[in-house]
Amino acid sequence: MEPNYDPQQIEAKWQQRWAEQKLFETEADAARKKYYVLEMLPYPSGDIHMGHVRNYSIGDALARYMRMKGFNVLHPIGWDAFGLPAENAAIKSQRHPAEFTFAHIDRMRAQLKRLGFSYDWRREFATCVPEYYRWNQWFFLQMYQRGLAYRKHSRVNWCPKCCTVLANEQVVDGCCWRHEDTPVVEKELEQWFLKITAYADQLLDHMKLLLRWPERVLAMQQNWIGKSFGTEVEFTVEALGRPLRVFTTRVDTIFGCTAVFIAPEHPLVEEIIARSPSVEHLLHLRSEVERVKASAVRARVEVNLEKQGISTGFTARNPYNGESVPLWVANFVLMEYGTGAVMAVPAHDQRDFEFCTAYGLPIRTVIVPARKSVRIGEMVIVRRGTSRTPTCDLGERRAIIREVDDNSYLLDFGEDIGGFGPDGRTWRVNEGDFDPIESDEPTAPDTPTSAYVEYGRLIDSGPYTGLTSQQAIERMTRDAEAQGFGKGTVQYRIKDWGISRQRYWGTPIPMIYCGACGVVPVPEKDLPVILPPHVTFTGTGESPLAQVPEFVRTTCPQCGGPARRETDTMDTFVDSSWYFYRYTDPKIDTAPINREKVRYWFPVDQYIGGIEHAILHLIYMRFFTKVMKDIGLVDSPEPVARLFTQGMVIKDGAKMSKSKGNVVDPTEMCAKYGADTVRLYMLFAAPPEKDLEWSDAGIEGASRFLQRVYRLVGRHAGSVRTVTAATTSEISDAGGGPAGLSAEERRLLRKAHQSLRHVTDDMEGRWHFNTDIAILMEFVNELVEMEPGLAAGSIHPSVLKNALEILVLLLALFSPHVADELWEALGHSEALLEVAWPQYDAALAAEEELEIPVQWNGKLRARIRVPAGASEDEIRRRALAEPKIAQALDGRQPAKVIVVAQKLVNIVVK
RNA sequence: GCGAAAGUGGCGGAAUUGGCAGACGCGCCAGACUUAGGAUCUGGUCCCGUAAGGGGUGGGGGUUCGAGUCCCCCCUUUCGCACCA
Repeated sequence: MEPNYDPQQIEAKWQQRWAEQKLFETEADAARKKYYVLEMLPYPSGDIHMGHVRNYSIGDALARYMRMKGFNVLHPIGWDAFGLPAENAAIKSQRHPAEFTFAHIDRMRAQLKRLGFSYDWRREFATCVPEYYRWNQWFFLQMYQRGLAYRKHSRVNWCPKCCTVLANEQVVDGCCWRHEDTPVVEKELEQWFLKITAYADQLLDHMKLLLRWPERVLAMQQNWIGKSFGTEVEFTVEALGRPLRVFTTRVDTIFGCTAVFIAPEHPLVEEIIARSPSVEHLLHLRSEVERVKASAVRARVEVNLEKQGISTGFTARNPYNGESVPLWVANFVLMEYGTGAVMAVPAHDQRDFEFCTAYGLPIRTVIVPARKSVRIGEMVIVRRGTSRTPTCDLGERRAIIREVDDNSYLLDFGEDIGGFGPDGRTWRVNEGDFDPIESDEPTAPDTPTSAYVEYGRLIDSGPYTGLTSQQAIERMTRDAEAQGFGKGTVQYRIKDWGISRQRYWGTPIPMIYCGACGVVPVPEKDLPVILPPHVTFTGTGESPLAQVPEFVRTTCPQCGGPARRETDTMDTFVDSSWYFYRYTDPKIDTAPINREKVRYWFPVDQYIGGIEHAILHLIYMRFFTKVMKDIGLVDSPEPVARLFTQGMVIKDGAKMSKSKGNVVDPTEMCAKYGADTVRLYMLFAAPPEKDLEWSDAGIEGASRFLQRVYRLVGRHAGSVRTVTAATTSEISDAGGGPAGLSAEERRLLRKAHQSLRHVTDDMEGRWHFNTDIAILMEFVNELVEMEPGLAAGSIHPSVLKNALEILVLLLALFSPHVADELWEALGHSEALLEVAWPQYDAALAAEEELEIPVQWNGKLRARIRVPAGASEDEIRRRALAEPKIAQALDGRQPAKVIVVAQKLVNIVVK
């Protein structure tokens, strides 16, 4: 009678034993190689969901593998415990957010423990305790001292449902990132900002250090930072005598500028209205500008809103050609990007084109396609005076293109032209220094129907006519700088991080407002500024802290006079921007982090989490690290060496969520199948970086597999448990190598070592756990198939034990409880986590005989079996002798026979 | 529009460097054991064809002895950014 697989009993037993043995506890140890596995810390929402299980199952497989490989592994977990949901629940039930938060943490901790992840629980902490958040305040003060935290009155994004401000990163499609159907409104508020823009260049530059981050994440961050090079050009508003700076990336098109557009919020707009020639005109202008402004606000929520504008009646002078062009207010111009003013070049910008067409403004073409593309070997005409260094008048000559790279070409003149080229007759020139012989004379199209936005060659552009766009941009920017009406500049899309939240459940911003001294930071010795426990939640949009007089009323640290505290709290993304440093010494109370421990454990070797944090968390975290490096707290500018972003867990085509009602509860699944099955299924159903579609039938399959393994090992444990397993080297040495074993034994060990090889290689490389588990299934299938041979005694128990041990050991990465149970059944007393990961034996894994497909003109026609070491000649002979082939050949000679060693034969016949 | 990823059986997915397309699992079909089976075990399962054989990895071209894989063009889907000047 076979014992039944009882995951509940097995898992409880091993979880208890692991805890008793303190198996997951680690300490820094300079003598050992370290490995830091980090999974994104969960928000205590109340229940662990399948996305967490997937995340942590991946991390745990890696942590266990690295442990068995002999690394000193740090594998911590904690709680991102401040935040809105707890506060919203508190408003509803009139209980304290801390109550919810800690109850949720207790519950989720139990759920995580039920899943058996190998966390060092001693390092657990929640970010909502003063021992942690005082350091948020400390960081804030450090940044304030360095001018990296500042207060500014500004237009901010406000979510009416959250009743608080949102950072730019928290606005998704014009809506709140938590409430995807709630449009964000704009509000004017005094807010605290962190100067992430000061690190924009570093954030961009250091991406080159992030070699093992997914391309996708880097692309998204690069996009978000949005660095663009351009030129600032100073126009003059003539009647006002006022300078008006515009930003452009295409100064080469400026001779085609037929208007200047400014944003409705531009400071000049007020002045323009005030200087209107008549009251009537003033009123008209004012109402029109308001209308445009209103449409602009909507445009930021809706995409592709109609372009609207109003002529101001004023003109602006273009410093390049002295021309006066009309000045318009336009709804699509953003005050917060560039200078809030743009030059309108309708011929070469699609938005300008649409606007100018709608309002009847002139369109002037100044860029034409440079020419048709040239190819190596083509004949071209080089223009008189073309030169690179050194200067030389080439006159008009014919040349052949020899080489092409980015923008330069190697021309061959076929004769010596003065010894400047590499061999006296070749010359390297820029694009635009020559014309292809057949190229048409560049001319402007008669009536353009859309803007020509590509680079090209300039026409009708005064002294710059004839240059290519690239050349013109460079030269025109230089000229503007020389003459003082412009300069080359860099623009970023990223904005400073607004961290003020008009909410209770967060870190109080440690600032004091004094009537006499102004804004005064809380002295470091007075930290932490404690969140007062008793507050009334109004949900009205003012910070609840403002309603607590004993919190607000304080004395000024500078003058001792009466003062009030800042009542806003910090964005919770501050909490998660440095928590991973804290795990190395979570209780330290003299500094935010323990530098020595950080030096040992950092960088995080592997960070694992959802792609949804590609911009938010992962950019804030990088920013914090850079500030910490500048403060001298850490050595490296980047905290995470390798990032892995797992896919989402999907059910019925949509991400699992309470609102969609398609949630599968991991805890229920644990009760039904056991944690080992849930974890195994999470890793088996899809490769970890792809989305995973939940299937009830699928998890049944995973459960059946574990039962099958359990029964299989159980059937043989009795007969091998007292036997000493043959070691791999003993097996290799037996009778002078694998040859000393029976064919059945060799077959068994081959499969075992092939499986070991596959899983080892995969853990070191691709992380396709789904294929690892498939290999384990094949291994089990093969073992079951071989059972008659076992009964017949053709496999020595010590060999069988070796194979079973490899099976159980591999399983330990994915389903650790049942693996330990079976390991024990095989006669061991230690947990598998303490067993060294074995090296596979290439000789044992090698196939003895190969089945080689024989193709006939690329189509499979036959198969031959040959010994693994067969020579090409032998394989060719065997293939040609194969009856089907010989028959098809019918005495003819094949045109060609291709033999790929170990792989295939292809017989080519005409 | 820009950037990234992806498109393979009824389904999830395999095929690491160009070399047997569909591993493994789910589902389905048949059988065994059973009073019974939603348990377990055995066999089958890309399509057309009785067969020999032929077709087949979103579509179209190309390179190659040989293409899911490489190149060119196109289509579709997902994700991120987006009147960013």
